[in-house]
Amino acid sequence: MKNNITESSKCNAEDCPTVDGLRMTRQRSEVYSVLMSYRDHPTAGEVFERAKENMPTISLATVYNCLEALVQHGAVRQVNFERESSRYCPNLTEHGHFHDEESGKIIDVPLKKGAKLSDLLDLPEGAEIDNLEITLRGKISNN
Amino acid sequence: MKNNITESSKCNAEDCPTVDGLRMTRQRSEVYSVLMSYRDHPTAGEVFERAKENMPTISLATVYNCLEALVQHGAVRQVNFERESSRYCPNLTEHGHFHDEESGKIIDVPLKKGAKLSDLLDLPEGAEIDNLEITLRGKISNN
DNA sequence: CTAGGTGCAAAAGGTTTGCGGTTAA
DNA sequence: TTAACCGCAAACCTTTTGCACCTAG
Repeated sequence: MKNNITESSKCNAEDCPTVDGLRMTRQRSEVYSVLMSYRDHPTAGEVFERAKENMPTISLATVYNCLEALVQHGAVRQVNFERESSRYCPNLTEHGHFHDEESGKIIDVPLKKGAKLSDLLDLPEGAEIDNLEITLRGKISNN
Repeated sequence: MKNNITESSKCNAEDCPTVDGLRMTRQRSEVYSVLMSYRDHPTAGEVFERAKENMPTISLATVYNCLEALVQHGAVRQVNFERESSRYCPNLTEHGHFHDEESGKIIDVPLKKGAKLSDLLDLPEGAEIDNLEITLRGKISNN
């Protein structure tokens, strides 16, 4: 997965990046900007609510479409927790997610530098990994 | 997560285990038996289809309810792949899942003995993990 | 100019729920 | 005996789709 965002912005929306190969529209910029400014892990519905503040006419279907386009082009990530709604994450580095059962918060969990997945798992012979999702659920004991 | 299945069966269905604290019914036995005999990773709908062969009157809602009860009592696991339907897995050992994009098959990926999650991830301070889900998607290059 | 995106509303698909009748312990 | 479960159908919720209009490049 590669970050396709460049700074060669020609887009008229403020703070609007160009994503290679993705036609940028006002709605896509708004959705992307929502994700970048809050930097938590909102659901599509939450992105919709936030986007409406700046762009009252945007529709939920468009938010879904924009999110999908951004995910396909590697600008953001989609994160799935069990059966909950998908959440979207602007952190493009390799990481997992810890879901705190008490606060409900989702915390990015970085992969240790130099650590290899094959040290933890007995991967099948010849496996080529396109996508890795590590999700943890639990509590934080702050004693 | 602990395996609550005992062999002290009092249930009238053949090959019917007792799960501590879970009232065993014909439907729950059938659902459990479907999972144990195929040992792949069926969706609720697939479990329903298979269960109907032995028990034509069972309903899909009951299959969902039985699966939920079995999951809650630690008799089987629920596995979520991206936005697909949940799948159910009778393998109770700690493991991840590899989703082969070519065959569509789901392969259990054992955790290496002695390997620790904290060797791979920078876990948050004081994190107590109740649930870990590792899902991989990719291809198997058989050269 | 036009391929592709948008907004809307409706459909789809998986899962859950409410209710009257049934059953395991 | 009775709390809990079953079957059914309807509800629910997230996500996708079809279509007429619009817009970025």
